Amino acid sequence: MDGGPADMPNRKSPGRPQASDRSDGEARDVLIRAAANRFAAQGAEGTSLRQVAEDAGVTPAMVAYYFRDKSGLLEAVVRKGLGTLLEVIDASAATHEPGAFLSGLVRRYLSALAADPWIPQILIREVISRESPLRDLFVEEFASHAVSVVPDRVLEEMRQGMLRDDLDHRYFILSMLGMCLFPFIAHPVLGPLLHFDVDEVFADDYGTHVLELIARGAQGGAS
Amino acid sequence: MDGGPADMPNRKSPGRPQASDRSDGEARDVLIRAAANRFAAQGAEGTSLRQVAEDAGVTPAMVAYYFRDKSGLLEAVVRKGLGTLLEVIDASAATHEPGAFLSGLVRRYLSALAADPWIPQILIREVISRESPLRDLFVEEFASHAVSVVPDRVLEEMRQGMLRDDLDHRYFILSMLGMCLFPFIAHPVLGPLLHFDVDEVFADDYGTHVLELIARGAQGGAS
DNA sequence: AATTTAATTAATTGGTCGTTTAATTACAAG
DNA sequence: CTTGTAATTAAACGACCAATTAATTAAATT
Repeated sequence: MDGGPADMPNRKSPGRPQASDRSDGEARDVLIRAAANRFAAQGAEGTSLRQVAEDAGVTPAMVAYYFRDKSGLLEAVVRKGLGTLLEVIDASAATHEPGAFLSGLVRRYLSALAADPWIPQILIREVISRESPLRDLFVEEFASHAVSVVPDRVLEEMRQGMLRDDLDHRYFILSMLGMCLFPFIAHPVLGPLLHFDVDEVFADDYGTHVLELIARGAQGGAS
Repeated sequence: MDGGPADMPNRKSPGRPQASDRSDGEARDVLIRAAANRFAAQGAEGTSLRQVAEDAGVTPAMVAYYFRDKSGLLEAVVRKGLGTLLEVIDASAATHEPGAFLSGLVRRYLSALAADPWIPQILIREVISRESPLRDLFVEEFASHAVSVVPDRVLEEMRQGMLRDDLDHRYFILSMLGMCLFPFIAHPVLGPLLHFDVDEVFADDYGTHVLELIARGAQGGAS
């Protein structure tokens, strides 16, 4: 016995924890993971730091210690998500087989989103759909790099005859992004209705569907 | 002069307003419109009733009077948006030219979303992407009806040879919804980057792109 | 061994939010 | 004309939240 009453078991005393107690990963990473899940499920403004801290097994004050404030925590979460997506783009850009860029990108993209469904949810809800400080982070840290590599390769595939060159490439990018992101956003409500789940199997099947669609369209018969 | 000091111009006194003062529409409708815009721009949880009330030119207490509480106000906003979309579906289902259902639906859909951009934004952020009481509203008030008419007509067009019948229709619906909704959600950030604006012209051009894409695909050359 | 630094909690503070209540005025019905 | 009802505001209440501060413990450095 340590003198503490038995009916208050999980009350930690202050002070730096012993190195042997670091359960799995440092508190900083645990906080980011907890925040990513909560923010994805409830929205950042609908989540209190108390909730995040409890999920992470620490006190709300740790958020200030590691991230300065709530917006700093959100920024760290977004940075992590964008980092994952940047890796996907660079990995796809590394392969130079003719015509394999776009299909590789779609498959890797869907696979990455299925592995971390919080990425598309937070990206859409907290970043891409409103004006906010995160907008600048997104543009400078991600979009500018993505725009410098993706459209070039798409135009290259157009010249090689893999893609029609009469498409407006802005609209093409919009429709591709929409197709790839939407299932992950709508899954909480549409998943039960349409009987799909966002896992690795879905990423594979749905990726085939998307690539088939841009390859031959959905219209039949007339050919 | 009414005895009030001139440096406090817009302070209304309590009591029922004179019938001639009803500027445009009743307070209930003004509140719904104000809330729709705020909720779309900042998210419902990121918007205070004080903000909405100020936009509408009334007091926060009016929210309680007309909608009981904040969730009631959000529900009214969502109901209005879903009503608009239901009209779109029914109008499209009314035309019985063979093969014209899907294309008509896409065009009307995009046109309606362009006219009221808050609909897709609120639908995605507050309804479709999280578990909440609104989920049931969405399913019972909208999805059940939509599911009872749209897939039948799509399958009909498949049998008529307008659409390939080897497509998984669930995936097809997901990709169509993604393509049609995404530009309106991503517009605040992607609009400036890709140089597009969500207006009637865009709805027309982008609708052509989408229909072209499902008609013939994006791949060229090989034909 | 002593001191500084890192990591953590408890407790508090100031502010904002949703909601409620009471008062107030105009309109409607008798 | 009187009484009741509909529509509105002002003011207050309690809850919760993000952020801060002070205390506390372990590790790292000297």
